[in-house]
Amino acid sequence: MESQDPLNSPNLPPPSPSPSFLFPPMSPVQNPWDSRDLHDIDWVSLFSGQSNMLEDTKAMMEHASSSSSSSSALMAENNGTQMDEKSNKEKRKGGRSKKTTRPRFAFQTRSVDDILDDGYRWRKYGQKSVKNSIYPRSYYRCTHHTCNVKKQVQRLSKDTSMVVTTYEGIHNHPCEKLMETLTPLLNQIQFLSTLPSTII
DNA sequence: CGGGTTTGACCCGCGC
DNA sequence: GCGCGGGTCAAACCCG
Repeated sequence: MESQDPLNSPNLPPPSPSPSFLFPPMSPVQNPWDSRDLHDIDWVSLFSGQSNMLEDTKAMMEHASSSSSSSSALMAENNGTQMDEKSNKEKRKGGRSKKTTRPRFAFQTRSVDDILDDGYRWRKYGQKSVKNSIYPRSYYRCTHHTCNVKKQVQRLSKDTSMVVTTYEGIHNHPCEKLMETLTPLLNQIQFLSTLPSTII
C-alpha cells in the first residue's frame, strides 16, 4: 500500500461514496466552484504531475501524505480506509492523531485569496508557521456536524500567487451551495416530469 | 448571542 | 532521551 503512487492511480480524485460528494473536477469545464476563486488552476500540470514550479508543493505534499509515497505536485491518497466517525478517537489535546489513513487530496490554485470557495463551510481551527515557508499554514474543518473533513491551506513561498490546498477526508453530506443552486432546477425538472408528455 | 477567528499552549511523532 | 516541527485544542476575542 505504501508503494502506491497516487498520481498513477486511476482513481483520481478519490471515488465518491455518495452522489453528493464533491471533489475538484477533472476538468475546468466541470468546475462546480466559484470561478472567481479558481480562475487559474493548472489542472494539466496537477493531474499530469509534470508541473515544474512545485518545489514547495512537493515538500508539502510529502508531508501531507503519511506514506510519503510520491514527490509530485498532486497527492491523492486513497487507500480505501474510511474512518469518518471518530477516526481520531485516541487523539488528545494537541496531539498528533494516530496515523490516520484517510483520503488526502491536494491541489494548487493561482489566487489572490487563500480561501477558495468550494461550496462547503469551513471553520478555521488553527494556524501554524511552517519551516521553509514565510507563509503560515491554516487549518480548517468542515462545519457540518457529521463531517470531519479537514483541509490545510498554505501559500507557496516560491510562488506567492499559488495556494496549495490539502483536503483530508470525504464529505458525507451534500454541498450546501451546490444544493442551493440545484434545488430549484431539480424541482423544475421534477415538475416537468409530472406533466403529460402531450403538454411537453 | 451564536458562530467564526486568533493565538498561545499543549501533545506527539520522528530524527538524531 | 531530547529537541524540533507540525497538528490540535481551547480560551479569548471579534463580528454580524
